[in-house]
Amino acid sequence: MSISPKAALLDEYALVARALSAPARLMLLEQIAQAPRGVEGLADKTGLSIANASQHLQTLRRAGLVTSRREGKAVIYTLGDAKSLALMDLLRVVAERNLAQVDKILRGLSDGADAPEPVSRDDLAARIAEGSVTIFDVRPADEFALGHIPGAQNIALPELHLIASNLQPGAEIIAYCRGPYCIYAHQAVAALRNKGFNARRLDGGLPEWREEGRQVVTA
Amino acid sequence: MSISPKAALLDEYALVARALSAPARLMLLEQIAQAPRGVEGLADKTGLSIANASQHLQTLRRAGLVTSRREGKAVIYTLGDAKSLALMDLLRVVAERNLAQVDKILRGLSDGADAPEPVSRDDLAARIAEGSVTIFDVRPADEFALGHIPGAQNIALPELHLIASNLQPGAEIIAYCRGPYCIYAHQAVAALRNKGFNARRLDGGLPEWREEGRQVVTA
DNA sequence: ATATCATTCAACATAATGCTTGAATGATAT
DNA sequence: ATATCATTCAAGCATTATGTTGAATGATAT
Repeated sequence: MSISPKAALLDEYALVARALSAPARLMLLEQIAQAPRGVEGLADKTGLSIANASQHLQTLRRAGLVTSRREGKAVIYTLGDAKSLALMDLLRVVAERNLAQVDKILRGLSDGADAPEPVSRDDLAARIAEGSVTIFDVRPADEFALGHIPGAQNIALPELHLIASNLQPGAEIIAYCRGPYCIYAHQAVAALRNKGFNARRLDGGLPEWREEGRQVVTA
Repeated sequence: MSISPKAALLDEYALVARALSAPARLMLLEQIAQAPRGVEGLADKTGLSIANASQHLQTLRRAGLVTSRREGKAVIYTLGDAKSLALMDLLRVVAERNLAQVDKILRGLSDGADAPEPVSRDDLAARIAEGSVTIFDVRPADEFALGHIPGAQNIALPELHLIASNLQPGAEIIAYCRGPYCIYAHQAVAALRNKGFNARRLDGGLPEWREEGRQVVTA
């Protein structure tokens, strides 16, 4: 080891950043943040081959962003710590603030509807306590089953119009999905607002909610 | 462009992470955070060739982490926004918490001395108001000249023992340098503590101090 | 206009990544 | 022990990143 301590430290920091520098690994992190899973489950969810997912997961593990443990035959990957989530979110914030391309894509998701500021998690918790809000969890059913916000209804985007017609026109709806990288909630809010409903997006998704120690319901 | 909006967003987030994934670019960011500079100055400071520095800087610019403006013949690079600093720091925090190698290097820097928790910037500001603290800025003189904390003395590590012998044994010393990636302050604190002084490190460096709107003195 | 200076571009060699395929490992069940 | 299952390893190929060199650009000064 002839390199200076400074260079050695920078190499380590760069290693963490590099782990976050492939879309496939960001997808894996997003999934692991929903709930710990084995390699096969993560490969299914992300559309990667099993060998490829395994290699990416090892890159994430070397960077300390995830940890793994064996459970019987399966190796279960879990988020390293809360700071991993914070890092993912900050990556999104910086990209949103500075990259025109991101802004363009996000505006495209809104499909002509205005996109109001997201609702804070504190606000949502207060509304839940009052019982004065309808919550839509727009993630796939299996992720909903592994944990969701109390009182949330699980509903897929294509079925949104079926449910929506049963709502009172003025009802306030708050939608959420996986977290910083998930676009379902954006799309759901746009669809509902285009139908005249008062829909807003929750800031962050289930992982951020859980991370703050708030109540999570498992099916 | 046939890729989904989700994939397009992940590509953008990955672009930001990728920009942070090379030690050379982390060095450049650290320097730019001290003070905006031109390409040649940054190349000198980091030991990169000019052409190479220019290319890395363009990578950082594409990721929105820095911005550039022309001033006469020179192109001056500046930190994109405060979140760039936050992202750099979070990268360090995640690496420190999860990578054994980082812990080992940092312990090595302490050279046998215990390394107390860093002093918060709020605490230092209070001490300055009281006038009850000695502050050492252990960065190179040119960076000190471009801005430093009020009352700080600029002192290079090799000269530390000369100054230190003039201090009262119980005096409290707070050292700082460039910021999250800088190791000079660690080394200065270790050297002073090994001589029996009550030295501690400031949390963060000059960029974080300035970013919070605190007073900065220019030579 | 010409010369000068700082920066960027283009082309190249070298090295590292990403993904695929098929074999090897490690734990469990028969 | 043998078979099975989930995961990891190893090899190979295409792609992309890094750093060097020398030429091209863009703004300024004479």
